[in-house]
Amino acid sequence: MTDKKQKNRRAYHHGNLKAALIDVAQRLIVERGPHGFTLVEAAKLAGVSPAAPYRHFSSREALLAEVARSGYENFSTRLEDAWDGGTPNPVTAFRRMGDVYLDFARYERASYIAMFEAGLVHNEVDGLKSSADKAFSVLTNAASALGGKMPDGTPIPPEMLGAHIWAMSHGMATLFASTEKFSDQRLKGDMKALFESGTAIYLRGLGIDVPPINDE
Amino acid sequence: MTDKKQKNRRAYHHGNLKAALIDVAQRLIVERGPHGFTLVEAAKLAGVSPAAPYRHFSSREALLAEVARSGYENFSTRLEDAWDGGTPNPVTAFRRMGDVYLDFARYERASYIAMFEAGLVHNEVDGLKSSADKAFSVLTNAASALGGKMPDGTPIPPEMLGAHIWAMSHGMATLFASTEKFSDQRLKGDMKALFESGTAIYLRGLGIDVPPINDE
DNA sequence: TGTACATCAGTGAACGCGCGTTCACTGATGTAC
DNA sequence: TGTACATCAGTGAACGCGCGTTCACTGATGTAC
Repeated sequence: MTDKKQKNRRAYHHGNLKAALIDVAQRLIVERGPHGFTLVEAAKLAGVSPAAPYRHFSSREALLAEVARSGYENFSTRLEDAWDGGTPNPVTAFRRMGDVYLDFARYERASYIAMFEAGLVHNEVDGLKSSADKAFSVLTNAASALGGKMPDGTPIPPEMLGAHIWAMSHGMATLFASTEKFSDQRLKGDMKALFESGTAIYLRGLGIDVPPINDE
Repeated sequence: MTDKKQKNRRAYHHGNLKAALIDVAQRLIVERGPHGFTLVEAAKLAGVSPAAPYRHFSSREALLAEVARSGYENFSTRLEDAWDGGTPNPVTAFRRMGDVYLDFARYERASYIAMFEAGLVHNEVDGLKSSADKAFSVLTNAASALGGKMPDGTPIPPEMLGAHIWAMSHGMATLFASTEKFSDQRLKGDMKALFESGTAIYLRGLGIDVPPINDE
């Protein structure tokens, strides 16, 4: 109620078109993919003429890039919050990050798609690469606190640990999230278990002791 | 020479249009992405009119699907060959498979993209799902021979091991293969090392002994 | 408080474009006698 | 071997479509006096 009122107060001319467009674009990106998404359709769904978006975005790609950029920012913040300084201990905090990662991939699909599957050239879009790097650095910081040793006994470089875990997470999110690509029953819908087991095994391989999960 | 002659012998009317189209499509898929690829352009590059492809493919999507399907078949065969019955021992054979995986993702990019990033609904395309399943089953068979134990001491289900490893491989191939998405220097161009270390750590976490690599 | 004007977020019509696909056709190849 | 015909892989012109983007415009909002 109060929220609506506040929205309407800003909605003099026609509304918060910019925010509305981003919102609608996210819906379209999920439904039609990053390439099926259309400025014209987004405008229509937002209830404005096809020319209106150009007041807020210089091009179709600029809107897509904004979804990605704000996605990375949001992503970084959530990961950072989940990590929470590594409390009460790095392994527990790291697991929290994993949960957040999977939730983000599942529930912020539009952002996730724009970030990782839209083929945006990060170098060419203002602020995109720095936002992406920021997200990765949250991971490497956590990895740094985790420690762990390579099979040969040397400490693992944090960015390598980060890359391994991120790759596994991303692979799961894209390969098995849609139930349709492969037939195996046992993997379906059980992303969390798949991820928990994968990371637990991996961390154990680093010599990090991973206690069994005590689910609430 | 002899190859060319044999090609020409089949090339009565205008050529092996079907094969030529697939070839050209693969080039376009790599260059423009699975959605940027165009039947009209493929026809032009193959030197035929835009209507000609319809003698061989019922639609644009059918051509894309054929690239994916034959990609899976090729992929399965290569993985199977690399596994080679698990000789001389499962760990060595498994590593060979990893190499083949990465090479496929790198050098058969068009197939890889069509298979995993084109958004083809595998259920809806004839033979696509079964080809995909076949590839995954090669992995799970290998996983089965590898064995290994979960952190809680129970044997790991082979399809879980397969999913972990596939996810990590796929994640690396899509996340870090293009040097551009993230800045970290140490990961660039070193996919093989990244993959070797990731899998070695993971397998060690399963209690499988992984000797250091003796590169030739 | 009232008026004149600047600003700014929209409109709606139009554009050029390239796409996927269809169609009636043509001409080369393969086959029956 | 020669002829008549069927087949089949192409042509090229055309279609309808929806897209991204531009343009001159309009009308509501914000501001100076």
